[in-house]
Amino acid sequence: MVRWEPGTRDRLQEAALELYDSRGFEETTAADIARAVGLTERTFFRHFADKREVLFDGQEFFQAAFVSGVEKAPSGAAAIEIVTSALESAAAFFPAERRDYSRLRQRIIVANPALQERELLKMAGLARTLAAAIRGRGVPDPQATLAAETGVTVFGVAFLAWLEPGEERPFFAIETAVLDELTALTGGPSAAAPRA
Amino acid sequence: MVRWEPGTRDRLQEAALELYDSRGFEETTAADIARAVGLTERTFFRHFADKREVLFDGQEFFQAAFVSGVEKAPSGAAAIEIVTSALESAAAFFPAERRDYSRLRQRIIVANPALQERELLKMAGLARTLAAAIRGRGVPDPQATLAAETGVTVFGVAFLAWLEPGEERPFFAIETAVLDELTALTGGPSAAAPRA
DNA sequence: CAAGTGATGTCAGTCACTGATGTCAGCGAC
DNA sequence: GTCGCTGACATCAGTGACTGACATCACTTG
Repeated sequence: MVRWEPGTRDRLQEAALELYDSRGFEETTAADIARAVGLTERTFFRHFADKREVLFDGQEFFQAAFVSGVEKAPSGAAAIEIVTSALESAAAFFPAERRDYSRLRQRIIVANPALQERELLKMAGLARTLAAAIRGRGVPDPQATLAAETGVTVFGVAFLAWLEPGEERPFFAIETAVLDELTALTGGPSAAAPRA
Repeated sequence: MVRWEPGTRDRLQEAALELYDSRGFEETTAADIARAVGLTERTFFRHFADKREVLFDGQEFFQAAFVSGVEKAPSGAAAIEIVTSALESAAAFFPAERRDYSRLRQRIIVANPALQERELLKMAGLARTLAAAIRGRGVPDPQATLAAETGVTVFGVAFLAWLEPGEERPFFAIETAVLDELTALTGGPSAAAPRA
């Protein structure tokens, strides 16, 4: 018999999600969450930097997926192709099985501005990381930054569409469609139906 | 002789800016700011919802500038032209005289993640407002949202460039150049040198 | 001049978060 | 085996952001 149940962090996370959803984020205290899994408030804060962070765990892997996509792009690829490769790589994070969880998480975040702030900060961090990776592929600024920001925008729009009820396309298909809309907007050629 | 000095809000704002810059945001308490202008902490919170908000006052006017730009675009204008018009309108908010103030404010924000979060939330709000205005001009989603997000991205990149030491171009000139880089990125025609 | 009104002060309270210190089961060194 | 260390946790005290309730008081308005 071990002294502590394993997976403390996961249990805290699960309890937090449940409470944030049922009771509301602001109406849930850190002590509530800790108590729900038989721990103290202090222990909660040993596992998570703050009350919001519990919803944003594992972002490193998420960012890493984008970066690995950048690295997988063929050498000599244009910035937009590098971004597409990153988006494809990131899409692996969102298989159909994950939609219900993503919807729950999204519902919680949308219901609270403080959580939206944190989400936006994470996305901004992703954009910075992505821009650095793109620069690493030889694309200079400001193109690298613009490509990264555009990629994150496309991801965000695609993500919301993916959560939409009735939406059945896989994540990358949505991303591609959104990217296509975007290039059309700025007068570029369609990726789906390239010029003859 | 009046009971209260006028411009309380402005004096609080000025004192906050000064303290955030010299001492640091986290090292400055709300009570410090209030005391600096001879008021109490409670009064500070009657004027500003929280410690961060003091740096983000007057955003309504800023957003309104974007929206008025959208409305000023000629009827039948393409989404990208509407965005350009919005960017032009917003540029009026950043005359050369304002650069030093903007640099100070930017320095404070960059030094603290919590402030960056708030800034990002404001920009996200701007994007939502802008998207709504663009939809009002007959552009459907997802194009309207993408156009708005793109506009905000261009604004952000241009803003940072504008603050750069040695940069002498007026704001709108920078915005145009950035937008041009972006359209080039997605394979579109150059705005500066349109196709023949 | 009585009855507001609005900007402020005062006070008490909650909660997020932090630092210091104590506890104790398991684990390897010897 | 037990000694000493370590890691995950508890306990406690403290700071500071914010909030609600209520009092004050110069000035305004009928």
